[in-house]
Amino acid sequence: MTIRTKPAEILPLNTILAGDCVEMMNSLPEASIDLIFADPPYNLQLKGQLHRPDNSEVDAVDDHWDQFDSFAAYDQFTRDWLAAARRLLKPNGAIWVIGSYHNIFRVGATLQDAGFWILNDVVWRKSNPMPNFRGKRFTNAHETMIWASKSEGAKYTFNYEALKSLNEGIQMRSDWVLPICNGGERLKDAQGEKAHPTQKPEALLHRVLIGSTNPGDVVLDPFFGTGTTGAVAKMLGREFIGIEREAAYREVATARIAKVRKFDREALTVTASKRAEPRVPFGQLVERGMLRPGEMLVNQRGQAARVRADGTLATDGFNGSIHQVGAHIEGAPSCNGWTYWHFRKDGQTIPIDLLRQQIRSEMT
Amino acid sequence: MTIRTKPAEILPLNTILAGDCVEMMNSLPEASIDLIFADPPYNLQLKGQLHRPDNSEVDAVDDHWDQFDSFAAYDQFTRDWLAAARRLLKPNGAIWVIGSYHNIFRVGATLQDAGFWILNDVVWRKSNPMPNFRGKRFTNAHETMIWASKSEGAKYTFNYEALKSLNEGIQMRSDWVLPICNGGERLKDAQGEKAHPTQKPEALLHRVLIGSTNPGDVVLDPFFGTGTTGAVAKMLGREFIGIEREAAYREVATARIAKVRKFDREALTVTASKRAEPRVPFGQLVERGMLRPGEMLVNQRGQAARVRADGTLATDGFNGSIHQVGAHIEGAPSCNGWTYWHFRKDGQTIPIDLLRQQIRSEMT
DNA sequence: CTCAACTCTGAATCGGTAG
DNA sequence: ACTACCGATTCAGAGTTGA
Repeated sequence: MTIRTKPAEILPLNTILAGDCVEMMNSLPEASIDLIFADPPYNLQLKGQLHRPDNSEVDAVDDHWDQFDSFAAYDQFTRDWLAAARRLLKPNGAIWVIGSYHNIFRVGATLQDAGFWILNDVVWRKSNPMPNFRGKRFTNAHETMIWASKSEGAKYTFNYEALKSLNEGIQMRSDWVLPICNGGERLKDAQGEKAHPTQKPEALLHRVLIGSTNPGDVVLDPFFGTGTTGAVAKMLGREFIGIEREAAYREVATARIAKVRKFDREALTVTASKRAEPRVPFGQLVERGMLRPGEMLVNQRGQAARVRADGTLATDGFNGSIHQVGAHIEGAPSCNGWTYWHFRKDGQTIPIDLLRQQIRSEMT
Repeated sequence: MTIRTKPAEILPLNTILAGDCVEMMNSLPEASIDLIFADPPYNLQLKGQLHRPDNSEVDAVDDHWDQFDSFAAYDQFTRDWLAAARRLLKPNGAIWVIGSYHNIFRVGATLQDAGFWILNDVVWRKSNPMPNFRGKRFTNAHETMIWASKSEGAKYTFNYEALKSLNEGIQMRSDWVLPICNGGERLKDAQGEKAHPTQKPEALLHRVLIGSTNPGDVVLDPFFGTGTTGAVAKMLGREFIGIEREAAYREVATARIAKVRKFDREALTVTASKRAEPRVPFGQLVERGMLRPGEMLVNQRGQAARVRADGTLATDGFNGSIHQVGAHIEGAPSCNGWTYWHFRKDGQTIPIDLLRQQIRSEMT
């Protein structure tokens, strides 16, 4: 069922190759791989140390493999491994690369320059990201994946219906909400420390492999780490090849994958999301023009508060959220601002919760 | 709305400049702009709409080799307008650029190469995207924005507390869920056709401007289109400058912005950061007799330190500022002495920060 | 046993001012 | 330029402790 232009028997299926990813890729036969999933170093350029507000120290990614001297050096590294990767892909093969804003723009441009054809960029929205402790930027709550075919016009694999089923019958979007890898899935070393600083969640790979490979396909991961790609590939009945320089990671990955059972139906079942009602911040009503800064809200007794541009309310002598101002007026410990506050329209007095419901209905 | 060929003495505030964005930007004085919001053309190599800065049209062809020519031409275009934009920015100015996977990777890499310093990439997650009709890819449900300062280490504007308020008390994340622009907000021409193919929602600009500008700041949009940036800037009490080459868009934008009412000043007041509060040295509490030399302060666990006349604290074996002594006791890298130390009054234990607030309230 | 309270941690380019 | 030092700053989820 697969087209073999080179002797496939020399493909080292379901093994982890030890060494530099470019050298190892160049040792494999060209046009032999169906899918490449790559999680290259992000080239984070961290300066000092970061502490949480409680003074505990953030365990940052400062590993030697993430150090590059310059953008130029990182670009050269990217060109090299992408060229080797592209040679390995079958004509209808595809690649996924994951990264953050530190590196993903350079990777994306290099992909395009190398002749890959971008099919989608997919955003992994983390449900539980690390906060921004200093309050100087937005919470870095997502990472970006680029999905590209080997070239324009290639007949890449896309299991549209399977993904639609995964998504409760609705077409899969380019933004995926998934938690980061922790809990029992997070691999630990003998000392109980995390075995790898950037282990990816299996759910991410599950979706990638279900969507863009078929059973029996060969999946290569040139930055194998602790082997999430291999573990999920094995579960899903795909063949994998991993490449990893660090012996410690290879050992962890080997033990991990040995424990994986193929076709474990229970493991494949996607837990139906306990979908709570999405949270809608009051500020969104202001941003979206449903309420205007300066407009007055009133409570049941006609007491008023003024809407401000940042989604807070102002009364004489007290500012705060819709809940805080309501509680303050009532002298109560808490208050549900959504039902407490009303706006006037056409002589009517309408609870602002109606506007929230409107937003929620648009979100489904 | 005349074309300026010499640097303007005075910024043409709240006007739309007609012409090529690079030429017009070069006609403005350097280091005069606080924020740039740019929605550049995506890489439209197939549509022949790409122009070089000298106004010549890029002859786009869609065969494989010319893709490379096209990418190169787009990169040149990007380098040119980003260079002009960077020249205009004040040292602590910042830029936002929005794009899709067609162009954003090239734009991001070019930004970095030009010396901009990426602060975040922000994903606009569309609540109502256009579905993928052919079922061959993921629904393209997001666009990417890059937020960057003029250079590394610059003191960019970030209204952390205001954004936190907009998000109901939780720090704002890098993924924003907002609907696309339609309904009454979507501008139509005389024939009832949409006036611009890619009109951005005002909610997006609201969040950008609240978060990264202050009232009175000058915001430049070099690809003004139908003027969403100008409309929201006017609402929020910011000054804008637009640049747009198409007369039809300028007309729509002009009429649109004329109708916008600025919110009143009180409504535009935004939750401020504590960092902006005036600094009160601890010694002032002693000088003013709120605390007396020799008096004991205690932490939560009841450990005590003695106030000295010079505004330092003394414990056995260690003297220093309220912060240093607190950090020393906790063995922590730092400590906020204002919240750490308490004084006793009438049997109660009260944080010394209360005394600071008292002084601050007298300062107004 | 349950449940509430507390602890720990995750790819992070995470100050500002005075002297 | 550089140094010293003030003092502001966190969300979600899993694990652990203790009543």
